[in-house]
Amino acid sequence: MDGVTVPEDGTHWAEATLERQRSKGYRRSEARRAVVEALGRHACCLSAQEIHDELRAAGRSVGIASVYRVLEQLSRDGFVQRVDLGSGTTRFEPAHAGGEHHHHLVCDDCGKVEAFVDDDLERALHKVEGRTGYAVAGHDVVLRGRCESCTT
Amino acid sequence: MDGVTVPEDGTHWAEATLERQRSKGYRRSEARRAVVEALGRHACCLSAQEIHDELRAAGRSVGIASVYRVLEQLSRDGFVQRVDLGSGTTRFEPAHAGGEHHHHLVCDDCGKVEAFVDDDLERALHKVEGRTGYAVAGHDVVLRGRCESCTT
DNA sequence: ATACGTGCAAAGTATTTGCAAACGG
DNA sequence: CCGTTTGCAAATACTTTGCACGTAT
Repeated sequence: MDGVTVPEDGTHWAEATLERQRSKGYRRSEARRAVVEALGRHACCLSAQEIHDELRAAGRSVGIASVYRVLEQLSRDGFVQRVDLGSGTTRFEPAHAGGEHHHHLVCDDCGKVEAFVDDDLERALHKVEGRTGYAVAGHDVVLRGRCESCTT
Repeated sequence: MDGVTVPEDGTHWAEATLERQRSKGYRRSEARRAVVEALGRHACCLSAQEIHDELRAAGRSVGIASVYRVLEQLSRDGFVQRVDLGSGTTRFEPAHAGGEHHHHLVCDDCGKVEAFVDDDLERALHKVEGRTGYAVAGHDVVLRGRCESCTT
């Protein structure tokens, strides 16, 4: 499957996001910076708990409530994308405004999550969106199955 | 958008499902029958709570725990499809084995859910699934936006 | 100073599980 | 009768909220 999301992009996204949040009137805060940077550091979607754990491990502990609060703001303002893989836990990932738009592939067995990109799929989605009558704001695609290691 | 799922189909699906469950060694039980019939009666996905409420209103009350248990069995055996629309509540709908495979369109504003069918989209998905290396068991597509009434 | 942001603990949801009683075969 | 299924209540998991305190502006 295609590789997705370079760490460099992540750093850039994090800086840009913090900057834009600031100009939206939010204050400069340590918790927000920590959460945004954690998101930027990862290739794929993270849960609130994972972010919380990662920060704690790095000695930049942030209360889980604040993690949720920051994620809520980021998602409301379109900086992060909520991703629901059907596990009962919501995950979050940077919304790379530019283009770079991916979907997810989940192993039902080991829970591994991968990202993939496919232009034909995007085209097909776009076409459907046109004939719905809705003002479609976004879409999510999840492929579920068994990964190579788990098939063996 | 295309119409989807006829009630008639639902009745048929309910009967067939109960029958197949029986031959799988499950007993004939009032709770299972009630849940399966409720699912069959609806065009689109229902939450456990909605099923529970509907049954209670119809005087065929079934404990919420049993509703979840039945749904779990049905989903494990492939008779129903779990649908996650990102609201934090899992929904369930009959899996029409034959073909009739649809996806969902959700209004972010009023919460309305519609189903749609699109062959090009299915084709594109199929192609992607082929090149993943996974044994893909299924896929979910959710389009989010604002419906016609909410746009006005 | 003042309003915004934070952590903690308590409150909410959605879903699962333990268990004794009810029931189907 | 015996093992399955049920309903209830308690337990869990995830997320949100109320509140007193800290901090950026």
